[in-house]
Amino acid sequence: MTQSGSERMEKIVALSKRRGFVFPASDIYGGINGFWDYGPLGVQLKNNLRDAWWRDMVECPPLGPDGHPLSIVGLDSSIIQNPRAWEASGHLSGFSDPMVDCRETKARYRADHLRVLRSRAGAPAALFAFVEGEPEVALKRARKVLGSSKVESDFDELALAEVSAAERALVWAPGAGAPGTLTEPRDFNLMFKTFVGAASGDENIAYLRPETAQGIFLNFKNVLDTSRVRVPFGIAQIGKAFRNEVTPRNYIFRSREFEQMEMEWFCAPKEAQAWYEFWTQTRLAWWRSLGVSADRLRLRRHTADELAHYAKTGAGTQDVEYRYPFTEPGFGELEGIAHRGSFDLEQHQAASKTRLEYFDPQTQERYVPEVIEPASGLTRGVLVLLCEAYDVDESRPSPEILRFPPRLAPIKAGIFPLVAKEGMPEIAEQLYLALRGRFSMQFDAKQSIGKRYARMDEAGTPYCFTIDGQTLADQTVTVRARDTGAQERIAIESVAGYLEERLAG
RNA sequence: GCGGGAAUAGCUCAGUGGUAGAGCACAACCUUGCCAAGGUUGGGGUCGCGGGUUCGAAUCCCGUUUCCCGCUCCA
Repeated sequence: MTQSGSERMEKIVALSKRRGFVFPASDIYGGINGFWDYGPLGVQLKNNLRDAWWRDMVECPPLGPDGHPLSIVGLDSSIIQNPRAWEASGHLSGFSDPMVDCRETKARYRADHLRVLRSRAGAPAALFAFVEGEPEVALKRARKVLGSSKVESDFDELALAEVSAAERALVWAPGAGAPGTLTEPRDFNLMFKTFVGAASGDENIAYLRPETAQGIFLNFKNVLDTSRVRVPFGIAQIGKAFRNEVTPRNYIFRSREFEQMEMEWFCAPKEAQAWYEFWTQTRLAWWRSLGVSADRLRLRRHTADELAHYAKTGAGTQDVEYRYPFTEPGFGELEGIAHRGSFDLEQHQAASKTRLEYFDPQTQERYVPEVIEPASGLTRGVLVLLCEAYDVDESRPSPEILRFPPRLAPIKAGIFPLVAKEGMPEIAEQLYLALRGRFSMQFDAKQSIGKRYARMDEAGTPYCFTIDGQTLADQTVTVRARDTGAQERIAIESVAGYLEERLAG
């Protein structure tokens, strides 16, 4: 059966809600745009992905080009930091630049760059906006509207901000054919503001972090001084970040509260380029190792004009992209590997007046390390796992299946009695009790076996162990594989080993 | 932020001014012998929210929120 991307996406969203992976946040109050809650299965899936990243990055980091394990340590920094950190990082700049749009011409202006000519005669007054330094544009328009005899002294000039709300609708935007096409000034900074302490004055303003990376840079010196790490090394962090996106869209792809898995790799400037390539390949390989199909993954190098402000001085950014159902046939970002150069440490060094240099005892060189940053969205990863796992097999009685890799599946196994009699439920429960501390499992004795298998298919549970009549005779159970529906018999005491073997790696 | 569409039970939807419905799902019991079988019973909806018109609004009008599509934006 062929399906369009958006049809497929709708099915995935519906299944996710039906089975408790993802709910709209504040659902009972009508939701809130750009926020999502992760249900019982969703949080398990998200935690499993998070744990896989942490294990493969921090606890068991990849081998470097020299065949030795890389040195990477973990961190969990605060969501709210001293606001000066965001000033230094460049995230705050543009904060005082509210923008207005013209609905007709689609032009966008900095509100503080727009001025207005306001007619002295006439009620209501006529107002004509112009970009600072170009009053003749407004005057020309004014003569067309009010008559060619008008001269500049017939008008007062004032800033757009001084125009009252009532008169705003009377403003002719530059090049517009009718008044009232300008939108209210809008703040274009994407950082969420809040207040620290009970008083909510300007001096108490703080920001929710728009990326976890800065917390790592702020702790660079602390980690260097206390952890016996030597350049090159990495600091990894997983946590929430917040961006007040203009348009949250595409399910959990772009949300206003999301979770990042970021690692800042500090290295010598002359080695940065090689590490950039290393991490690009390593990160792409990691997503493949989770079972994400190669033909739905690709690397894409950012063009010069789309580089983030912090990546301008580096040697570029590459994205690991995934072909989401809603981007088909195109791709969308999953992870960015940015060459940040020494931008962040230099900025914080200058602003905080704290030395953030590294002295290399081998080469006797002193330098500010350069940074390679593989930064991926954990919640985007969850989306990829859902999209990748979703499959429809019309030949099965329960056509929808989530084919998660066993390592990431929210529930690893179902343990069922074939029927609820002759002691089968008791044996099944014993097996469940014996294994439940080691694996995430579900025991279910209700309803028909087919229904229970079907539910497990939709939850993405890779295996089901079923106690049947033969178990009573020879202590064997059937294993039913989610992906094929095929069954085999194994001894009841080898169930744990069977699972362990298939969940490794 | 702009334009278009949508919102009724967990899901898919029916219901054009007069007592809120169906199928599936969910729960309990019975049944069961390997893939959403069947039977009985049950829980669940101030029809997104707020206002207006009306004797009476899920239904008509206005506003608003959320979601989808296309722009715009995207650190």
